[in-house]
Amino acid sequence: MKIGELAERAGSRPETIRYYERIGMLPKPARTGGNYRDYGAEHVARLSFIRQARALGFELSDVRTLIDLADQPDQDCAAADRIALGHLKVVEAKIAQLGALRGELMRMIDQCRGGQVASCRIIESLSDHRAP
Amino acid sequence: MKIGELAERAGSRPETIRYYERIGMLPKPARTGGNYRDYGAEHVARLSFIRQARALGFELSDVRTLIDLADQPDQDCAAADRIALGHLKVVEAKIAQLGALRGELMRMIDQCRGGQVASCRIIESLSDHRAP
DNA sequence: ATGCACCTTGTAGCAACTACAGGGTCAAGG
DNA sequence: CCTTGACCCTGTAGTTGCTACAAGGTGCAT
Repeated sequence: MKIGELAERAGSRPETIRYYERIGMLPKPARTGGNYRDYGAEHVARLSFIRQARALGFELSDVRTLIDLADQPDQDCAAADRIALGHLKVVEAKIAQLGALRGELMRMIDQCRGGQVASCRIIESLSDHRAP
Repeated sequence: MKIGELAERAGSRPETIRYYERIGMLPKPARTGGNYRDYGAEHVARLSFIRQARALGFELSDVRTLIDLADQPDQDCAAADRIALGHLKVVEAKIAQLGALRGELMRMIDQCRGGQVASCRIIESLSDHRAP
């Protein structure tokens, strides 16, 4: 199949696929007579794997490791576990940080009762934070 | 003061300050005889404002608007309110998305009982998601 | 034969910095 | 007086994960 079809099947786009090939995330496919990339089912599988991992927020370097693992079915899966756990920690830290942020934003917005910028608590919060 | 001191006082770094100057977020300061940047208190205030807004997750384009607002104290602060509210929405959406992600990751990790990659649920989840 | 959708390569752009390389300035110590 | 070291200068390239062209080639239908 051509790159457009692969893109559609794996939920991606031709540009992204060429990008993945360039950085070595996807193997170089065969070419047709007209120099078109020619993909098979294994490419769909691999690209779907990548997209799925990316959707879960894994970085490409992690995805690379996970792919290498998936390609060696006899190995211990502790490494995959480690990566997933590490990523979970990152996600949880982000959630905590965003929660705090949300609190600060809500406080800021709540205190803004309209009026002029000179008395705006939003602007003030931003200005005063380091001199309370 | 020199760039290093400004950086320290505002919780930033010289490289970032020069970057902000280049993109017009910070006014160009005076120069000393030796061509060093020479900053004053107003630069500390503005840079602190920027860093604080960035720490709250505002994009630089938002920060630019907020600065313009802060520089016009007679205006209505509705614009600041709009920006903050819009940002709050973004933050809340991110929190929701990360929460879902966290759930999926935990499920994945929980199902992994060690063993070999061939039977690893983490790898499987990534592979199978589009063909359940 | 001609239009159109798709493909090719290569390059540049996005955000928001960060990290050099290759030089200049300045105060202090020997 | 000279050197050492900490700081500063400019300019450019790298980071992450794509996305968006430009300029051209292919293949199929009309």
